[in-house]
Amino acid sequence: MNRVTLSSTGRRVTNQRTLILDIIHQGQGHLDADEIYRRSRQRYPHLSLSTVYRTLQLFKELDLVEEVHFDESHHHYEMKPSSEHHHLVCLGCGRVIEFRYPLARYVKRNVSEAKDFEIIDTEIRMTGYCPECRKAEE
Amino acid sequence: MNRVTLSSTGRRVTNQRTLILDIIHQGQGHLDADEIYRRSRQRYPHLSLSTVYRTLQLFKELDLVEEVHFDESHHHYEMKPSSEHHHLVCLGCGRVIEFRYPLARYVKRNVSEAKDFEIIDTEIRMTGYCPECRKAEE
DNA sequence: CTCAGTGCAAAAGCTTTGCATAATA
DNA sequence: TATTATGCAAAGCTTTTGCACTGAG
Repeated sequence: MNRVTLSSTGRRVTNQRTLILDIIHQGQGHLDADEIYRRSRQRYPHLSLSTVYRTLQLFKELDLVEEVHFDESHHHYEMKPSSEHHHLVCLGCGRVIEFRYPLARYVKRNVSEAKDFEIIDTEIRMTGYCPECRKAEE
Repeated sequence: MNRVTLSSTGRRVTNQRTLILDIIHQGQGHLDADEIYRRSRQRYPHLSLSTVYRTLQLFKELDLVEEVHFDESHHHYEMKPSSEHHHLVCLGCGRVIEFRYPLARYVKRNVSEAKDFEIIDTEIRMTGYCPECRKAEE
């Protein structure tokens, strides 16, 4: 558990928080709030969904976790540091493939609109169909 | 109104659809469903919110309009063809700057995970602070 | 004249909040 | 022991749906 980050801001280290951070970590990044809730309850059945939401919000504030938006109903959560990694999303099965590709520097050099911007985060999101889904189509 | 696209699929051209497409067009792309609703009602007070949602969904299906996801509560709608254009989002004022930058081909050449993917859409989303907000900070 | 589209209201997500209780520091 | 965090239930938003009516083709 990121004990340091919590205590340095006067927050408390609880079982729930430890557990949720662990689940997000194990989840390889691509879990939504409800999935985090369901997995957490397997280990801590007493847990409530509001605690999950409150904890996710806290982690976002503390920059422990990043929220990623694929579409209106799928917000995923993943561990930081995750800068400069990007996503391929399959429109068929919803699978998310992550890839690394340093881009910010490159875009900044080539896009005039970006020059004056202080860029905090960059993400490429590509959508399409994975090989399996294309095969299934036929 | 994109009369052709509608009729070729057996859909009807209605005042509501004409109006909503016009609003989205005027809106330069960065309007959410509720803003589209409010603006449309200025010209057609009778309009219902469910019609807005149903129409947005239809336009997405017909590829007339694209849905863009900035964060959990802000899905914006913009006219197609908008392929290969990207966004700089200011975390300070929320301003969205659009820029063009052909990327899919390039990424496809360089990212092995993308090679087998049939890529439909690509978007770069960069967040940070615009010059004005940085100045205001000081 | 027929069937797709609309308005209204109700329902269905997902997320947040109020309050009493439990647990950390 | 003093607050912070939690669980539960209720409320808030945004989006979707059922149904009778309206209007485009």
